[in-house]
Amino acid sequence: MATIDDVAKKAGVGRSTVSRVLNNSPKVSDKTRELVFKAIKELDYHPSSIARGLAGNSTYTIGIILDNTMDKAYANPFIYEVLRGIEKTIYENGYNLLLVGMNTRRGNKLATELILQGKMVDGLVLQSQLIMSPFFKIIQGYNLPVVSIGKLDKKKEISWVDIDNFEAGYMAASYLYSRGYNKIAFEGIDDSKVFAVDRYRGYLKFIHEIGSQPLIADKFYSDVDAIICLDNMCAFKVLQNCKQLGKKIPEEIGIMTFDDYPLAEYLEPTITNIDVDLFALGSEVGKEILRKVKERDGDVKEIQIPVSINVRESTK
Amino acid sequence: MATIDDVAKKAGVGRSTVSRVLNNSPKVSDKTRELVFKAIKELDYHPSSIARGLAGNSTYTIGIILDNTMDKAYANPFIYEVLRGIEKTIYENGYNLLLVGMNTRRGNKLATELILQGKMVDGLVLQSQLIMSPFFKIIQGYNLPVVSIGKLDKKKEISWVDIDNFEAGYMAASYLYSRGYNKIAFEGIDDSKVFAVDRYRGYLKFIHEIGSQPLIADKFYSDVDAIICLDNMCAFKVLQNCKQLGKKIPEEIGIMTFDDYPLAEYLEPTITNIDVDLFALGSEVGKEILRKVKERDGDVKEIQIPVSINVRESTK
DNA sequence: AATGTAAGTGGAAGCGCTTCCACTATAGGA
DNA sequence: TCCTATAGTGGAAGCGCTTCCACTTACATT
Repeated sequence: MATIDDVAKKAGVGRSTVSRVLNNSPKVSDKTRELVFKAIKELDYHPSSIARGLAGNSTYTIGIILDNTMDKAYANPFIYEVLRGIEKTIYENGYNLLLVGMNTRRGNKLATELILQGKMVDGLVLQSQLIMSPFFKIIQGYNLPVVSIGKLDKKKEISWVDIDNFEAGYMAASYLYSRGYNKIAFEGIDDSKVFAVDRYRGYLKFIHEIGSQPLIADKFYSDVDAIICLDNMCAFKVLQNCKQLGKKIPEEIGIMTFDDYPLAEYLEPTITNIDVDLFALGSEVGKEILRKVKERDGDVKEIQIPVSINVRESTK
Repeated sequence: MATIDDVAKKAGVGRSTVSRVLNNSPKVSDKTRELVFKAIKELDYHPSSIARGLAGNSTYTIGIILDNTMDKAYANPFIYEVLRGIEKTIYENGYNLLLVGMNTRRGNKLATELILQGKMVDGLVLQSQLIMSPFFKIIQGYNLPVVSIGKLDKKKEISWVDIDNFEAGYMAASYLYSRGYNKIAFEGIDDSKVFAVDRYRGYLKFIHEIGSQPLIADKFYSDVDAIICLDNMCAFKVLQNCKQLGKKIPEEIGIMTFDDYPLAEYLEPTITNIDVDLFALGSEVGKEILRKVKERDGDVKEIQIPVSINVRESTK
């Protein structure tokens, strides 16, 4: 295993010069730089992140804390799609990802230790709900760059990235209206979740803009001609109800949901939905944490990922 | 941030004694040990993994390479459920998880570098399909402990952990038979996937044991009274076909599938299935890689996770 | 009393880097 | 011509640990 000294010797330069080349310092002449690169290639040298971490102040590692204790992965696959997006950005920038789970007692302890150790990770990504949890207070003391997956309603001096759920709700309502539906209900309201509240608020805004009142569908869907479902499971139930009631989709009733989950594609009819790009969400999270790590600047960004519409069979 | 020297000073002992305490060396008297522990607690000292990695030979970090380039997380959430199991075991044993994705070109490079750097990870977990990939050859040179998620059909001198898919197939057939079905077909045969082949082989074994011949259902399901579906998407289609054909479930036709995916629970009727415990699979992967890392022994284990049955409405 | 042994301990080297500091050229200005 | 910046470079210290080696005890053996 070649070390930096081997490279230095082979290139006929000093150890610090090699280091400078590795770190893209401008204070190296082109001639020397080439010499060093040649030696690196010949020796197939790879710098040790461990040593770099000890010596300098960067481990090129981002920690990520997942709140996946409770849910089975397929009950809540969304966070993993976000993870994929994060990975991509992180890897492309030459960083590593250290996964810190909360699914054990030790999770908490470990997460804390990572920060206490200071040098283990350069930055931390975590889900918004964890920011409310008690252990997060410990983190705050160590002014480590942090980015939240998911909107923070209270100002917390932390950057966050989320789907633009307000826009999603608005877009769903406005699309249905544009297709000729005008008694549009919203199903599955849930005050406890920020994304749910935002989707509903987006819906509300549009409904008010056209001078209407929000609706909640009754048992027989008799007073509505379209239903926006909070999520896929909700859509699934609404769909089954419609079938039992003998309602024709999309003629008598239009249905929309959010997230282009496989269900939406396999059901009969397939469901029109507002597609939320979780992979893009993850990418932005990655970009933001790297920006904070590299620039070491403190300004807090609130990033919303635009949504798009996926027209299928459940709407006119 | 307290260091080992601070602890040594506070406890009034040498630095190496503190190190011995940290590493559970028996060569420390109880008195001294207590003194050191007290100092550690008072200083809220946490050893730096980075420094330990550089000095010793362990980083207490396991690398995991996910082959998640292509599939959206919800198209294939299974691997993430395995991941949850791995996390749990790894964290409980005081190790960290370094995630290495393949979802970029750099993925390959990085994964290789991790190994080349040698000290970055103590062991490596990867999906069976990656073992066949060209980049795996590079890994082999560095005799790092490796465990495969998923069965390896060819002997590769690598431990693997997988669901007992053969048993799963056998169990499905035998359960249907025990409920009075005797014209049992297998739907969704796929030669290209080890798990699919094993499920089918398990089915075959039972069918032969009762002196029958394997069946493949025709378009109208006229010659069968039960169908074992390779996976949930397959089951979903079979279910829809049955409805169109007006077949009564479970009276006229019994349906079974594998994996207790949410679909199985939400469909009408709900689907009886062989539950494969992917979380347990992950736990075993974690245990096995830690065993190899700690014991540094080379014996190859082949671990099969037992399956269980989940009776729902689609069978008599 | 002299020797041997084992348990316990501290000192120091070294893991592979980064970075500060001191140094040497080289070129430009007086 | 001499002096002074400045770009470029090498040496050495140090990051926080582990581990080897040398050393001191205390006690059992002759």
